[in-house]
Amino acid sequence: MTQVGQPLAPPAGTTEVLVAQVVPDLTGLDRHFDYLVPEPLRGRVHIGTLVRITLNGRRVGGWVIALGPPRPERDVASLLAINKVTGIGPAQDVIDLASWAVHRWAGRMRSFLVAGSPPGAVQQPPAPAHGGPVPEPTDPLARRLLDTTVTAPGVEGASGGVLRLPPAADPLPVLLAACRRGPILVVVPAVAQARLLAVRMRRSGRTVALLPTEWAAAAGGVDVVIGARAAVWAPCRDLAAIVVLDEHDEGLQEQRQPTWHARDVALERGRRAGVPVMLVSPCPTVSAIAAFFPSRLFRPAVNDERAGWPIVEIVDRTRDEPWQRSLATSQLIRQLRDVDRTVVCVINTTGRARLLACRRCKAIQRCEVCEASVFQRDDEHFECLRCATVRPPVCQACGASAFAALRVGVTRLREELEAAAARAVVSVTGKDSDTEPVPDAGVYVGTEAVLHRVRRADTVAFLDFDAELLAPRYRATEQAMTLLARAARLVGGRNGGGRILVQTFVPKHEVLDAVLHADPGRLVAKEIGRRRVLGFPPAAALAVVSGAGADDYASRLALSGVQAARTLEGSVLLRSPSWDSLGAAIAATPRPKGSRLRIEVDPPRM
DNA sequence: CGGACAAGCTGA
DNA sequence: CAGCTTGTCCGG
Repeated sequence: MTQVGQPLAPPAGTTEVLVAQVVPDLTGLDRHFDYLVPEPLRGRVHIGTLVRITLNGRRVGGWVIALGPPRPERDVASLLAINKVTGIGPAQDVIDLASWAVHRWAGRMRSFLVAGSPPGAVQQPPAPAHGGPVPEPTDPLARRLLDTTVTAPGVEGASGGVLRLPPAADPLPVLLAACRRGPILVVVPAVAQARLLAVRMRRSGRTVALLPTEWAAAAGGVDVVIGARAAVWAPCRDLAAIVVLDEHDEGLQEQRQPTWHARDVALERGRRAGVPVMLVSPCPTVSAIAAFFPSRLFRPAVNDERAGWPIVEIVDRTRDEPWQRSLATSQLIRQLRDVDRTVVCVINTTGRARLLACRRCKAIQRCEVCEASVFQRDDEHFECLRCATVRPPVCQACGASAFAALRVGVTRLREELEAAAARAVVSVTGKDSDTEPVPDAGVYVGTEAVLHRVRRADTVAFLDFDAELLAPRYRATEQAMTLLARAARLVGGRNGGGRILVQTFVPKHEVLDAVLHADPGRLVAKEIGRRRVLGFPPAAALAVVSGAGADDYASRLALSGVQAARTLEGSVLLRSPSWDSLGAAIAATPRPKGSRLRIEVDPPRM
């Protein structure tokens, strides 16, 4: 993508030729093209307008990203005209933001423009609709927030900050306090959450546009524009503040390429618009804290924060007879047998088992082809996850057919827990379609998906939390904290009897220390230091280049000061001091002709 | 993206 | 060498 809107001067009189730069709505085509704006369409073609054009003989949609007289070298006679105007699209500020994101995530303009466009054609935004004045907040934290940041005069107040709101606390007072500044944009990790908050904000007298469906109302002007991550690209007339709720949640990051993060887009949008950005989370990420360094962290009084976290019980597995002990510990069984409690058990291993030994000869079961350890599926067959070979469950060393599961999965655990609990246990894994409701039960067992699919619980138990705590990912501790926050939402605060049970071999781990004290800040200081030492974000910028020619491309990037290191998977890890320098280097290094090169900036899982 | 056209593979 | 598949290029 070449530079947007380059030397096009401001539009002149109607007699002048008017040329529009149009980005076609085609995935895989990362360019823009010039088209004439025909006389009859002049009043309706603006920056951001969605139009139909003819490209290479095909009629396609596209966005106008710049308008003006033709550049001197442009042969106007060869230009085609815009065929028709489809409707209004993103405003100039969102288009500029999209250009920034192209750099930041090495993405294509189209994907960001799609995110900023209405789901259907919109001809004209409706008239602005606003509710009456917002009452003074009564909630003590919201009051303080308003005093310290939201309505404080001058640049200081306009800069926003990080708000640590415990899991059981209601974010509504914070949103209403922010509304006192003017129209706000609210981004949450999931649509369902947005829908719920939209209803509650309406009940509180605010006018609300729920994205993506109510894009037009947002463009027209309302008190609150709210939606899931893509809403960060939504129009918001007279934007006065941006609030990102559950800033730690992975739902804020786009899974597909480019993997943009709504938190980072919100920060940039707020900076450009000169409005405060408030990042709200029970456990703000290191990235959030670093964005407001040295300190714009707001938190409730210590007792209020404590009350917003459940009781956490650590089950120290090092004290048990080591290793062969079942995951059904006595503390867990006590919870399971308490019929008054709904218990959710979390284990991140699907199938029956991940590691098996023959009961007779003790041989670890391995793949007959590649020798990797085998996985036992729900149908009891052994499957190699490396080379996909499947064989019946018979020991390859002695022919026996009874096995000890050294690392159990959800399916097998369900049977085991049912026996221990003496009541029905329902298993829930990600595979079960989201539409299919989870049957009512007193005990659930599942992968972390179970935390999203069960509505309420009294106890959440993490049976093998070390798999999260010690995962080989640089964000592992944050992600572990995220799971605890999610569990805390399900069980509620300590005063309501909410309880989290954590089974671990590292009971003194800083994540557990932080959650025991209901003080996530204990984790952040250490984590920032560690990221700095190891060169991980936010102390550095990372990207992964994969596909044919990745090595070549990376070595050319190295010329512009980007460090490159080959990974085990045959891709290349790029490291640069900042996202800006990384983006600049990638932009300055054109990818070879028709290369299938994949560049993942800040990949979500690594 | 998807059409156009070119270069490779097959088969009677 | 027609008839088909597969690959590369290109768009204002």
